[in-house]
Amino acid sequence: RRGFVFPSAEIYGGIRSTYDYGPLGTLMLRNVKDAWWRAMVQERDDVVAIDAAILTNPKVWEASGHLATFTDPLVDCRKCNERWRADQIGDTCPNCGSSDLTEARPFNLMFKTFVGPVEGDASVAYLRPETAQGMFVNFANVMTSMRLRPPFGIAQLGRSFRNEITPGNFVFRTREFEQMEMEFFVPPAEDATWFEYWCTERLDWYRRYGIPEQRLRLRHHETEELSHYSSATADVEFEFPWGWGELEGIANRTDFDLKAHAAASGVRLEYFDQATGERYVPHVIEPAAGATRTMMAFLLSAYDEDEVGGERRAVLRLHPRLSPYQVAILPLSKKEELAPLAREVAKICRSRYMCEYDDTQSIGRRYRRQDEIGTPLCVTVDFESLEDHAVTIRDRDTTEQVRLPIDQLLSTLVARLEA
RNA sequence: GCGGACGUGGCUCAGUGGUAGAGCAUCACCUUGCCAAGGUGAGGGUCGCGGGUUCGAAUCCCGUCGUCCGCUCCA
Repeated sequence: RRGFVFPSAEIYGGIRSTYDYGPLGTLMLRNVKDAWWRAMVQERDDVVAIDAAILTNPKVWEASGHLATFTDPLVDCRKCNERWRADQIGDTCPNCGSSDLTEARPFNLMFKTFVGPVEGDASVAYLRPETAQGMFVNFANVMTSMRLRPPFGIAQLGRSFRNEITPGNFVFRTREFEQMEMEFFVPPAEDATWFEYWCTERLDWYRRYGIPEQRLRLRHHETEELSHYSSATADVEFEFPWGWGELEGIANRTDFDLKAHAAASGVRLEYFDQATGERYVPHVIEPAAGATRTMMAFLLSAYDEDEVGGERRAVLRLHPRLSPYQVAILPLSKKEELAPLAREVAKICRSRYMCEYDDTQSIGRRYRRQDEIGTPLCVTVDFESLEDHAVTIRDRDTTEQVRLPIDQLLSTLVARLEA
């Protein structure tokens, strides 16, 4: 209703599992990604960023194992839960001998496309199912060009595509989604320490931006649950309306990926210290988060209803860095006399923040509108402002107001929004 | 993928065979002038889409797409 998310191509009946982000959702999603970027790249001296191609050489997916397990007809044994390639086994499970197998299904989890004008095997390419491989294949380029030595990280933010069997729960599981991933390369002996470090660090990030403690948890995977590449994994989970769901997976990927790519490409992917002669393949700690589902978790956490002046109001108590707008400029009256000064005030605010200017209907109604989309501060310009050059700042959460000179406005906004 | 339910303006819904309705929301003007829902008026729906039955379909039938729930699945 407010322009956060729309079903994609809604006028044509939409398409399953695909959503378009509207004006407010676009701003908020961008803010979620910026908050991640700030914590993972900007504020650190041991992480650099890349932006790898979505289409890449299919050999990447061969080496990573995605091609084999993502595209073959597979059957599951209902008894022991082992998964087999249908063309490699008969009617019974090689593990437990049970014949209670699922139907063979092609797990085409990667989207296939064709590069170049001719459709054919030589030009097949895939949309990346994760951003992680971009960091692994660029490991040597990044390390040498940036003069890095472990421990260091490579971060990337971008779209990935998976032909999920069961998408659903709104933007929680979609076939096209946005990932926020970082591969942290460490000396092999330090992997356990860094794994713990990143679990703590990431959990803290969600708390800081507004996920309440009781709806947040870190769940360590059982040994049987671990992916083939991982020696330890913990999920940051949020309590969604339908239950606990993963926001981020923190995995110790060991040296699996670098070794796989080294073997497949013939290129040495390792760290070599000339001074000491030390040489090793770094192990990787990977905090991999979903941007879109994280935005949803922040929205769900922020939604609140309370009473103001005996009336119920809906309010999004979003962290100021996450809300679509930080400031709304509201001239108290629509009368022409106020507009020039109000526009001037808006221009000041816009120099630093996303702002909305609204002069329609009553001031109370406009406050409620801003509350509902999470705008933390409203600045009102009234007739007195013309005389004393002062404006009123109104707070979303407390509804309290303070009046201050316009020349102190920007510094006050900074103090209140970036505390 | 299987089973079930549902699909009427932005939202919530009424309308069950005879020329599309309400409240809220939106927009304009007026009013008010610091915490929404005063006044007047306006815009907006071929009732998800396609086909069938019928003199006539939002209403009945079939198909399809989409959504939700359950199961299954979940690198």
